Amino acid sequence: MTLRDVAKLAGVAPITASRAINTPDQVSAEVLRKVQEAVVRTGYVPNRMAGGLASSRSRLIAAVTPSTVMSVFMGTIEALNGTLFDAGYQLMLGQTSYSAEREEALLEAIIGRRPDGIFLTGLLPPGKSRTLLMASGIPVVESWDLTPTPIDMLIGFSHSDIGREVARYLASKGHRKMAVVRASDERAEQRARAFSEEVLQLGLTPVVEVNVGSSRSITSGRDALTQLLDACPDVEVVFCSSDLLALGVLTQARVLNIDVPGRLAIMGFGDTPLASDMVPALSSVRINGEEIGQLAARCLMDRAEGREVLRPMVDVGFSVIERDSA
Amino acid sequence: MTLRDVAKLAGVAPITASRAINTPDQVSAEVLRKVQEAVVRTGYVPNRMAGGLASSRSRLIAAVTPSTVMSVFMGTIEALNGTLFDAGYQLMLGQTSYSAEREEALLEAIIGRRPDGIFLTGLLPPGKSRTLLMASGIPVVESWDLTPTPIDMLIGFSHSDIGREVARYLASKGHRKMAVVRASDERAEQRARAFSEEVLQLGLTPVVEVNVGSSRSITSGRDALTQLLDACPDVEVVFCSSDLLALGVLTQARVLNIDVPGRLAIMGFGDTPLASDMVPALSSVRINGEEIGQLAARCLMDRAEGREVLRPMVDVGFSVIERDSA
DNA sequence: TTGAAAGCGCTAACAA
DNA sequence: TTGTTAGCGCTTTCAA
Repeated sequence: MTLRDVAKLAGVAPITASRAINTPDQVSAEVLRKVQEAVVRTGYVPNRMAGGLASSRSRLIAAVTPSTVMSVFMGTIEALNGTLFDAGYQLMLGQTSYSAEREEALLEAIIGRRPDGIFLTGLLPPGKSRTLLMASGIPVVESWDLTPTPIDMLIGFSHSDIGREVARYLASKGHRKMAVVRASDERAEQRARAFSEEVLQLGLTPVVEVNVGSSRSITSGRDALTQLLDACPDVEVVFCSSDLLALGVLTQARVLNIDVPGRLAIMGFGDTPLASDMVPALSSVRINGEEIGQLAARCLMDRAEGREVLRPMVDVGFSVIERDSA
Repeated sequence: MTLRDVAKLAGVAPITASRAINTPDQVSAEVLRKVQEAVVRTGYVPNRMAGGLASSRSRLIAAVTPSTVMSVFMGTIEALNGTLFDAGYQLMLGQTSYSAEREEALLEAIIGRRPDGIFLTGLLPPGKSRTLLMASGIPVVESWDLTPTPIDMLIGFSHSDIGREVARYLASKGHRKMAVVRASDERAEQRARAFSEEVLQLGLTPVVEVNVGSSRSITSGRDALTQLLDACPDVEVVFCSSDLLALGVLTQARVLNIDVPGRLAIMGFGDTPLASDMVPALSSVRINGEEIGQLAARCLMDRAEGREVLRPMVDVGFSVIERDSA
């Protein structure tokens, strides 16, 4: 079933059928009716590959994320996808699985599809992929971080600010011996560094840090607390790089009969649905991931449709959420 | 940058350049070298829309899921995506957000892209979408359930079998007053129904059921337990329709100082990473979601590439995982 | 408001 | 092994 078949059935030229389908107000009521009828009768579904090739507009947006299972980014991706779909776009999803090599192959595959825009979770460091992307001329949104030198557009927040603010918050609660439990990703490291620096600035005990590597499970959190207590038995508060890790620390604290927040306070990151439902409820840092997704969708569509992008760099900020655990 | 530019630079015909890129062993070493050099020098990335249009093979697979955040399906989608990507395919992701209306629009949009295959989480009930899909001739895999009348291929397991087996398992542990806490989705209902029937068969107290509606959070689980204890204070075990709900029930039990599994046993579903890390560790029903994704990828690619599909209907089964909570 | 012609960038089919 | 020709299904441009 092609446009020609529909046109023939409706007794018009293919281009007229195309207009009836895509820009119905450019066509007489009579023609519109006949074409619509023909579409229904034939079950015609336009071939968007052909349309995209002819118009150089694919109505496809690609999104790149490190992982999808239990990932903090999924709220963003879901919002992005929802906003795009309502406007007639579709989402292609790529996973890097935290591998730079894979990311490069992925970006080349994505560029090959000629999407109207690309959404990246995180920043793209200088390298072959970045060069390729910039050369392609495809609108890009980087996200979940800030930098003075984005590829194109940017919607994020400052991880250093978070580290500092959490340090001040915990200090204000009277904690003096602070620790960090974190995964080995760059943004977590950035938060941890700023956190440690601020703690020193405040004249408190230097921060003890446990790096759980690339596994970001509850178990890692449990193991990390054990390790931490070995190194520093009188630690008073742990700032975790994700709610999942915090949940692990919390779980292990319960197993060891350590009172939370009485003897040990715990702070998460991400404010996932898990956090508020824990007992004790987990204090965390809230990021409005949905907002990032929605804004990114708007930016990319504005670019794709030739409109000026009003705010190509947005800091969506964050908020420290005080609950029972810290 | 098009293939023509590359060909010109390499001093060959476009089709020869195409061969050098796509089927390098059909081309002399000399030509291969020249074309590769031209590709590097121009930064050429083939336009897959054009290639897809010409060859009627898009190398695109579409996947449809109800939701992505904290969803049990994401392991499947991740495995699907990984397997496909390694074979040169890409994934388009669509979300129905549990809306039939949206699902229909989504499927039409998907068909418009002429993907080489479509993966559905769940079964597609008879209706306009199903008709459209069957008419399109695109290979389809339905999943996470069984039916004698799939659209095309099917990779799943029996929810009724699960309900029955869990009932027998819990009965074997000496429980007599059983309850179900479930979300209002069809598969959860199927498990609950079979569970209740089997409990009656075994001559035990009829099952009390709490339906938490469409919200599938930890909070729903907590509320559900409160509700359940109101209705039936001496309940001995709760079979939940997801690990997340089970975690909620577990949390609330702790708040109410109810011993688990001593006074109340809890059984989850999905065996997500959460389950094994809880304290007490959550007994659950394990589904090999990754296997479903991998098998589906194989089936769809086999079909797309004209190979015979050896096993178009697969029951991947399940296993009851005994841990501390039940 | 409608249509004819040309072409988007690539590959299938055939020929040399 | 390489090239020529034709066309995938649609939209752009221009003309009526």
